[in-house]
Amino acid sequence: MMEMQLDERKTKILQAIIRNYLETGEPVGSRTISKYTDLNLSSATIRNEMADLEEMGYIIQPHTSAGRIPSDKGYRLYVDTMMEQKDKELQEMKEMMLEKEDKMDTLLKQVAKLLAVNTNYASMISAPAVHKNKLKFIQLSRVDVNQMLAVIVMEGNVIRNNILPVSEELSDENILKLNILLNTHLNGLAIEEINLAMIQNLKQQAGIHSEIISNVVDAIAEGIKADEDLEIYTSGTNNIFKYPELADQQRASEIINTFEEKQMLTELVQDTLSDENSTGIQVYIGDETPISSMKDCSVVTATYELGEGMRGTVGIIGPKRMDYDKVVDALKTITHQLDELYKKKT
Amino acid sequence: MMEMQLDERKTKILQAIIRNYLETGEPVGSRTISKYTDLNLSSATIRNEMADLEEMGYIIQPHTSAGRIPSDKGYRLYVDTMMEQKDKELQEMKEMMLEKEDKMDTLLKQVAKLLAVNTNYASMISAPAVHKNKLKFIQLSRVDVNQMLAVIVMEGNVIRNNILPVSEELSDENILKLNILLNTHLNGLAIEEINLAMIQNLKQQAGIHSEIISNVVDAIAEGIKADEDLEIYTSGTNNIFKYPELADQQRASEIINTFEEKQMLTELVQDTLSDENSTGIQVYIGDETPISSMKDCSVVTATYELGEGMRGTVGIIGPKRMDYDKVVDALKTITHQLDELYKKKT
DNA sequence: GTTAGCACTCCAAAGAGTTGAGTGCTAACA
DNA sequence: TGTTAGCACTCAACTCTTTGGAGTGCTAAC
Repeated sequence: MMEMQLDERKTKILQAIIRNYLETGEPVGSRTISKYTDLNLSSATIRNEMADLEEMGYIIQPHTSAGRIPSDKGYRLYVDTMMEQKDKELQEMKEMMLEKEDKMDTLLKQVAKLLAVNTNYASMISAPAVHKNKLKFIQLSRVDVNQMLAVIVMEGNVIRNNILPVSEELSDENILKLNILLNTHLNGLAIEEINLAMIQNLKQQAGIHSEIISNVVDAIAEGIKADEDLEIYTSGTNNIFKYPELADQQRASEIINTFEEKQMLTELVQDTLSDENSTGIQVYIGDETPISSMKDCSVVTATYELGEGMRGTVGIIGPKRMDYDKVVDALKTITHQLDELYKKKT
Repeated sequence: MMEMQLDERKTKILQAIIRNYLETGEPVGSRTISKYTDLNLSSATIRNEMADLEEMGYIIQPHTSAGRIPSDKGYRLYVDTMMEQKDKELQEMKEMMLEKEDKMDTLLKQVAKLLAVNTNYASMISAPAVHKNKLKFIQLSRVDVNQMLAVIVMEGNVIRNNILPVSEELSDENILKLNILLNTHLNGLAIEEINLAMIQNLKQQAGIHSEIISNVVDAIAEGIKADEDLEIYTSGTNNIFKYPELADQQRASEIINTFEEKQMLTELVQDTLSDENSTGIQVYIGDETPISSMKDCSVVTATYELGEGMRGTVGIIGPKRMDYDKVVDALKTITHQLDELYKKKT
């Protein structure tokens, strides 16, 4: 059998098939392509080419007498080689984002929603992981006879509050001392830099109040952990109903569950963050995604950065026939904006 | 026409119909009831009674030759009069709840999930409204050259953080003074009690630093508002797919959207809180619910209390044929537990 | 008051026929 | 040699009809 090449004409036809399928969601027939493109080829010729493309694995025939739909491999080629930048109406995102810059969680919710509304797909965004983030400020105060409040502020103004029970009596003066002790020793340190020796040292200096120190350190550790766990915001879940190939009960239920549980989305976040891609944009098509419930979807993720060490993931989930151009564009805009936002803030 | 009475036999039959429909989800025929109950009546007799029940409006025939399903009025009767307490496996809730009592939001998420898992319906819970809640403690601290952190603690240890920009230089001493000023004047006050005169007074005393006072007051107000807005947690959304009568695309999409947006759920919360019912449990059947997207569902809500003035709403959303006994039971257990939790905490 | 029997209704599932979009193949053409 | 027209074939989707069964209302008998 002769070795087949993906020449320019084949490429054009494949491109046309994918474009058309993205629009309609229906399998694409040869006649359609014959008219749709400016190649001036008859449907018969197209059929021959399509047969080749199918043999090469770029397109699939759902059943004998249906048109063709792109295979994962076809999408992949499209994504890798054919995407072009377009100027979109995504400018509006900029404006909206600048409005809401106060609270981190509100901001992230906003972003998720923005993406969902603009793209008509489902979206998710993870809060920036504070792993490598540095402690900026710690404050203990008494709020009640037997309760202390520990406020922990990190670089980027990520704030954690913890109520600690106290057994001993603590004078105002002692609280002040503890505050000074904690701040002088811990400020400026990354979470990972706080080791056991350091904690022991602190406890020793705190003397009788060493129990408090333990509690504070625990609070720091726990505050971080809670963050890692589940801080993922989603939006536009119900957009999946707009795409019949995802809207059947079985699939929809699984996807929605994944979105609600959020737990599984962390895998996606991990995967994205671990990959040191040049653009920071990842495209998972079908089975490529680390989340099994999304094997009929495509997932596009991007990494955003909020100052050093504060990286999060933002992603869009839709049908395989998603408008990759638009999605990538949207993600680029968003990550860029988040970046800007941080710069402006400091 | 003779006036009809809902005698004991009719009641039993109606009950049997509802019970059966709850189990199967299919319209119930006379023959089924004839065997299902211990009344020893033939299907013909049941038919006669069913005709009566239909005339009275308790049951409905979806079409001529189908069995009967309960009408909203029928459900209503069932809910109002026939519910019995059962000892369920809901004890496990107690244990789980006691595990997680640290952070409010984690707790609420837990509760929502617990309810969803136990009942197989969708659940929601609103964070306790802090309306009438009292300020317990305010703390200003400098975290950066031009940024202050305001921590606001309320009764029940609800905590709000706000980063405030500052233009002026502030010495540590002055910060201390401001803290004392704020705490002496505002602590113990309910949010509503803070009026303009008071604010003016504070500003005057703060002298040159009155701008900070404004910011803090704004922060208090805003912290509350953010709370009112959207602090609703949901779980088990995808349980609705378990009930065919809700699982079609149109309906499911609407319901899921409502759950995701959460905005509309606040209406439900409002409605529940406003009603001063003896038990605190409300049942909305079909159209009775204030949320239009749930007109094919039943919604059961309960009010829980976390100390004085801290009231929230917890609810379960499912098909009309929901197991009301179980749901009411679950809600009672939960609200009771939340109550206990608060007592233990203080 | 209760029940058996019967004619009637209507949905749902299964089957039969039709349509139309699409294909592969072959033969003719430039 | 690449392109095209033509034709027979396939198959999902739709419509129409049939059939079976579950359920009803009514009547007459117990």
